[in-house]
Amino acid sequence: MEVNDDRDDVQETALSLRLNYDGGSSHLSTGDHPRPQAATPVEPSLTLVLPSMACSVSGVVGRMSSYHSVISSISGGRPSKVKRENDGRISDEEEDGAARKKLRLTKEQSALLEDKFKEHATLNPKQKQALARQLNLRPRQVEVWFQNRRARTKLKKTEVECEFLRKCCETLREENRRLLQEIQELKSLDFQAPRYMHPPGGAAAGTFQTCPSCKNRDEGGSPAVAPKTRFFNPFAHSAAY
DNA sequence: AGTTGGCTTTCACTTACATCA
DNA sequence: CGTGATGTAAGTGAAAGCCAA
Repeated sequence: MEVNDDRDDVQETALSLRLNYDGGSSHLSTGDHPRPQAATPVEPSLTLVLPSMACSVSGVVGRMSSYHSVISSISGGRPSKVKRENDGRISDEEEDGAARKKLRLTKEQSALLEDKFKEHATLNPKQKQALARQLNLRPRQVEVWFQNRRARTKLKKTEVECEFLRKCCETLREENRRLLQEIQELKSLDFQAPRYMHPPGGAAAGTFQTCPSCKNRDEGGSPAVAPKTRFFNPFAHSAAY
C-alpha cells in the first residue's frame, strides 16, 4: 500500500522555495485562480469546525507505532472507471492489482490534518512530505485533503455570508415596510390639515408659509405658478417606494 | 527584452464510495 | 435489508505563475 510518490519527490526538490501561505481564496468567480502570493488570510471565525477538530491530537504521532494502527481504512466497492492517473503516477489499481478502493482517513489522521490546517491552509512541498510521512499517507493524499478542506472552508464561508446577506435583506425589507406605513400616516394627516395659512393682513410672517395665490396677490404680480421647489411636496415622490 | 513551451500549483466541478437514518 | 441523503476522497480540466531556452 505504501507507494512512493515520485511526482511529489520531484516537486519537493524543484519547488522547495515556493511560498507557503495561510490563505484561502475569497474569490467566487469561476476560472479566477489567484496565485499563492495573492491569497488572503483565512478569517478564523469562518473556519469550518468539524467534530474531529474537537479531538486532541497531542500524542497522535506517538501512538502511530505500527503500520496497521495508523493506516486508513479501506473498504470494498465497485471498480472505479478511472484507472489512469494523468500525471504518470501509478494508480491504486495498478499498485495493488485490484480496483481502487475508497480510502477513509482514521480519526487520528483527520485530527492531525485539521491541526495542520489550522496552522496553514496550504502546505509547501516539504511540509507535505513531512506530514505524509507522519501520517503514513502519500503526499498526493495529503494534498487532496488540503484541497478539499479549503473547498469546504470556502463553502462554509459562502454559506455564512449568504445567511448574513439574507438577514440584512430581511431587515431592510422590514424597515422599508415601516417607512411606507409612516408615509401613509403622514399623508392622511396632511389631507386633514390646511396646507397654507391665509393671514388677513397680507404676506405671512414668521413661520407661516404663504400659498402661491396669496403671495402673488400681495406682491402684485401675475398669478404665475410658484416654483416647484418652494412648495416641494415629498409625498409626490412616494410612488417611487 | 519579449516570446514560448513545459512544469507546477490551485481551484471549480464532478464522480464514486462509505456511512447513516 | 433496501434506499435516499450526506460527507468526503479522489479525478479532471482550466487558469495562472515561474523559469529556462
